[in-house]
Amino acid sequence: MATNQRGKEKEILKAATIVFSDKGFHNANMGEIAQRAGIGKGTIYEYFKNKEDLFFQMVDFNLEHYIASLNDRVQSAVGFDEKFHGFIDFHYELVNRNMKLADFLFKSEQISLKAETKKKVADVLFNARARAVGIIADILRIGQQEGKIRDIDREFTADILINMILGCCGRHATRKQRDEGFALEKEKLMSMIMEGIG
Amino acid sequence: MATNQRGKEKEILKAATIVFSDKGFHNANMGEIAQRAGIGKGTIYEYFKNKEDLFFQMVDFNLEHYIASLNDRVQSAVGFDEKFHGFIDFHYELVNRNMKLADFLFKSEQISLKAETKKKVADVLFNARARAVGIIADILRIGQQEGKIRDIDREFTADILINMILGCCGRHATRKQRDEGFALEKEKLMSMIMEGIG
Amino acid sequence: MATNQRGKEKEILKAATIVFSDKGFHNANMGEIAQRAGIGKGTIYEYFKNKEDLFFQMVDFNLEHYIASLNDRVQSAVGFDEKFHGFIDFHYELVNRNMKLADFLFKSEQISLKAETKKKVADVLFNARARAVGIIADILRIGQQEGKIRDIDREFTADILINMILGCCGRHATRKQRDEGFALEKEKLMSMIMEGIG
Amino acid sequence: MATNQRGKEKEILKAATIVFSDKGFHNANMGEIAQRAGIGKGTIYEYFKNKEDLFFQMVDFNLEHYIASLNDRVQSAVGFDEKFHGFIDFHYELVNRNMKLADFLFKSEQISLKAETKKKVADVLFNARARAVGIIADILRIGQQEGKIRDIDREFTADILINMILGCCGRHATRKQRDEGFALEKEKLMSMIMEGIG
DNA sequence: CATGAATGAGCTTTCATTCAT
DNA sequence: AATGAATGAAAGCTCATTCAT
Repeated sequence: MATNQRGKEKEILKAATIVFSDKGFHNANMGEIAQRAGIGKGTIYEYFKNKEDLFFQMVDFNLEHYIASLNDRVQSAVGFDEKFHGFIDFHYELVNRNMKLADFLFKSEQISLKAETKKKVADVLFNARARAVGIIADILRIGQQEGKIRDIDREFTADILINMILGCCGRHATRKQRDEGFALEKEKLMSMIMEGIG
Repeated sequence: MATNQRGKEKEILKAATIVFSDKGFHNANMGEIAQRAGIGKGTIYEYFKNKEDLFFQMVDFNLEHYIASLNDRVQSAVGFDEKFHGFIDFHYELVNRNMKLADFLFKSEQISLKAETKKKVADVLFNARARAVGIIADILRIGQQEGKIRDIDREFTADILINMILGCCGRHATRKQRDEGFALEKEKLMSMIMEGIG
Repeated sequence: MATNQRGKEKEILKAATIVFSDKGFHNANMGEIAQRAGIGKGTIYEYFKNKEDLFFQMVDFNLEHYIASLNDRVQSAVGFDEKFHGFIDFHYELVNRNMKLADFLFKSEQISLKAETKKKVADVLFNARARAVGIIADILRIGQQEGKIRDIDREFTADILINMILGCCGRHATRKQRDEGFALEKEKLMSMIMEGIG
Repeated sequence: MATNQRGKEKEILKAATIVFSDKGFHNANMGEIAQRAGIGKGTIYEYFKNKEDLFFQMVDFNLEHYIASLNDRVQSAVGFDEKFHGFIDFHYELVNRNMKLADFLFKSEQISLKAETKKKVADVLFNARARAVGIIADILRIGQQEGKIRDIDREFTADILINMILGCCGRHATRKQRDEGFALEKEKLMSMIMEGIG
């Protein structure tokens, strides 16, 4: 019944997630990741080819988790209103839970890595984003069926919404760090999304 | 004849802008910056305390320029429509002219630096953002006077709009890199902003 | 059924011979040797104390084989001429068959090892060499009995001859690598040995 | 009148010569070389690209010196006898002065390095050897003119002689290490070279 | 006996920073 | 004021060796 043969991969990925998002790629060091994972430095190299590979796998691991969780949340909601609010709440919660990680993940494309790794990271991000866009586009489709959303380009709108949400959550996080108020923000955001400014 | 006293400072800042935005903070190296500025490595340290200080000054220098240019553009336009379009066009052009720099600047808060420098960079970014928000809020006020904008929280809306624009420009840049079409994007964006999705 | 008890020892020695002569001591790695021997990495340590010990045993194993084969070849030949030619041919063939190994073996004294191992390797080489010298000295004695060799110090001459042969074979190998001609080399070598240059 | 601007190259090469010939390429470490040269570790990298480059330059440096010295010695001698003895004496002295280095240099082709470096080292050795062969061939020509050497292939003979000398000197060195007698060796060697064994 | 996952000492190399000139 | 040769801390990575299974 032996299950965790070579089972340290997840431990390492979790440790890497913490250290990378805390220190950034270049300031993170393999020793600290190993220490935090409770293993020897060399063990990391049994599971990952090198630091860049570990970084890429770590981004992939977390994005995979993000999309899966987001999907669960939206699937379990019923109707446009619930689904849309669920979608937005999910992101606020995500940022509240781990501001640094969320911000770091979505900006990991910026980090200067070898061309090959850079492409892999970019692809994985692009993919995750595309899936998130798909999820909102689907919500919008339901909204249209329910007559709550006007006839818009769903894909494009979904894309814009992702930007708004992530940007808004980022701001939210920054304000939280600065202890500024941000009450009622979500309501205003919803109103702006639904009715525009005109 | 005392004109270009400290003239080297600007040369260094320009060189730093190019190298940092191209390679990222940790992969940029002082030697290359010096070379590009046409001076000796040691000379940088006559003008800047260290690498982090140079980075901070460089971010400041560019954001200062960004705000000044944005302001010029909006001031020279007349009426809500012209000012608002000018505002959006300005950002699209910014990204088209130097995608890397724009992206880099607005995400420079991510870079892992010593706490002290990090705070200074964050402050400078926060400040620039606040000024940009002020500029849009002002545009919105004019829009309300002209009866083109409904009664909304101008500050909050301005904030959201910044996110949308920057996010949209970021996407625009990524698509450009990937050679995907993005025609008519601006029109759709405007329509969404003005009318919402409801 | 107890036949290939310690049968793995030989497999390991053969694998070690290939890997060490191909990569050199410091670039060879235990993992590859184990793999090539078709066993687990840890198993090597059941048979050999450590990498240096394996190296020493491997040198010993191959020199033992070298001397035994050389002896067979010379014993099976009759008379000075046949024996002497046999001796020389044997070395040319040795180098042709496995240039790298031959070269590597005779220069293994160079490799930087711990003092203790170094001494053991040096002794084993010294010994093999002494036995080879003994074999030629014996051939020379027969040559003198047949009146074909003048009255020389057999031991000393044997020693010089070994140098000539090995050096010549080394050159032969290098030329072969460089695809240069080396025809008639053996004839000239024999003539020089027999008649000198005066 | 500043002369030794960036003048540490030679110091480093000398330190590298000692350390590499003492420990071998793979056991030598950059720190010790720096220490022995009386400089900081990083300074080596101001003068040499990397460890392999340093090794190559060090081999080149010493072979260049070897050929130049050998040439001087032979040029300053008059007539076949003096030149030939000078040639042989030179090598005995070389080995007596620095046995390890001599042995190491001529076997440096063995060391496992990256293909590119390996080729460069091999070329430099090949070249030095060719020049040494040229020097002896020239001595032999003089011997023929003086009627002291019979009509032989000078190039080939020179090649064999190099092997004999180097091999003999190597043996000489080993015996010295082992404190065995080696008196009169040179005389016997000369006799064998001139008259052969027939 | 046999294994291979785990380890950490030890290596090369980079580069911000200093300082004598 | 300007320089760039010199420095050494710090980091990624390899691999012989161990030991629990």
